[in-house]
Amino acid sequence: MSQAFRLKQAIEDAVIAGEFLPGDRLDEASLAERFGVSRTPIREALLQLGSEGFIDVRPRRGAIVSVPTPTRLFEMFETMAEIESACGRLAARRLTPENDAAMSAAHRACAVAAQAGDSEQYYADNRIFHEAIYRASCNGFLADQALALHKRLSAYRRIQLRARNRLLQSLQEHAGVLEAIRAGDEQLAATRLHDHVLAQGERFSDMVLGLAERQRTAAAGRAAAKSRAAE
Amino acid sequence: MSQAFRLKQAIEDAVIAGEFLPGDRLDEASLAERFGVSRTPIREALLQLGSEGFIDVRPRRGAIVSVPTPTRLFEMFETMAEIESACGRLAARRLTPENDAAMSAAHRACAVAAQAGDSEQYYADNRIFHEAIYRASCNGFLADQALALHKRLSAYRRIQLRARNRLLQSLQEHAGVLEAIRAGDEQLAATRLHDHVLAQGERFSDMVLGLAERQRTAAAGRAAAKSRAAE
DNA sequence: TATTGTCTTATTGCATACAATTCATATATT
DNA sequence: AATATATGAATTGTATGCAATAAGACAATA
Repeated sequence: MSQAFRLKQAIEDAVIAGEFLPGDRLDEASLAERFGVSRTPIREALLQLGSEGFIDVRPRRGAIVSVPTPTRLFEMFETMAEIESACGRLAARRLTPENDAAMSAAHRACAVAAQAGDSEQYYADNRIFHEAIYRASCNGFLADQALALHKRLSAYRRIQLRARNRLLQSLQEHAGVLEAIRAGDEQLAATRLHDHVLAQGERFSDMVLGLAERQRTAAAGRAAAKSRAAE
Repeated sequence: MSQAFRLKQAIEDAVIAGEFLPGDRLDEASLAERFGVSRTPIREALLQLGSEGFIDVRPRRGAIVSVPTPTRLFEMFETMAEIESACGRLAARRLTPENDAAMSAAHRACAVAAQAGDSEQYYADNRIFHEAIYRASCNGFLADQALALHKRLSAYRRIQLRARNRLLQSLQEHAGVLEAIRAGDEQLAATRLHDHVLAQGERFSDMVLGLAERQRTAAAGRAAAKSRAAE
């Protein structure tokens, strides 16, 4: 299991890093060769990632990086918004100096990245900031759940942070969240985090829906039977 | 994977049904013999259940049904409370006649079981009632997450539903929740569900802490080195 | 030209075998 | 007597092989 655990992390990291994009096939033989092991530990790693929702393992049909429908994706962002706002509410209620320091430091790092317009760096620091909020809830289990979902959504978050002024807007929202938490205003912290996350989801949903529309239009030329078989 | 999926369900069901209690060992060979398969699909099922949090698969040390610490357990109930209240809020906002009917029917079934003092039946109907609320959120992903956590906590919920007057109290709380959702009062629905779930968690926590205290006292006689090695 | 059916090929699912590690028991030592 | 060590048994981790299924290619027919 030691090997399988390493592999699970490695594959998960590759997905989060964007090396495998949603829809990409993850066939056991290639991965086995790439990591220099047999198919067995690869299979075990893939099955675990499947249980965590990162990938889709369809019986006898192999594993692919999950491709949620636009609806599902919106549901995931909405759920993320609810969980994050719960974290924010608890953080406002229970804030400790250590957690305050961690969040503030992450926020400053985000500011530097945003001012530099470095979206890759902001992407990384953004995750640290959000994780600091999760931890500040003083509920380790909730924090784990939040982080797991955050990771699952990372592929979609990354894309929409590319727009430069989105970085600065995101940063301002972070500042508002931080202010509310430090003021101990549970309700405000919850609302601001909820909106911050859901705004991302909505923006992304629009984008995906646009993309889906274009794909649909393009696919309209192809056979109806083919498209029916795909689903 | 077909076989492994069956086995995963079967083992999960056995855990939820209480056949395997928290702490019980799940060794691959016995399970393989029991289900008439080789160890491979058993391992695959166990690893998946591990990812879902039902069991603990410690490298090279086998799998056991998870035994959360009292702190962790409280965190899990608190998280459940937050997720359920989110479901309740959304349900109040989006209630459809179909979902209303499903919740009401489940509530009536709970009432019958509670009046009869049948805690096993109540346990089953209670799950249907809560699942109906999850579905009523009109967010399939959130509902899936809620149900997964609900299942994980089932072993602990079952125990504390044994007390007869707890059944009637639980039923009354259900009535209040249902009333708030049907009235479209998001805030009230969220609060009532939060309290309903957290009350369970607190009651259970007290029980577990009492239990842990007794165990700790009993264990005090044993060697300190042994207890150090266990962790 | 489009569609359907068959065949080939590639990939997954499971079983078995072996290697590596942990756990338990027994023995030796202080 | 208690602790430490060593040995053996049991269990897990990985590799390999074979069987079963699905994807793709190709040909035949409408």
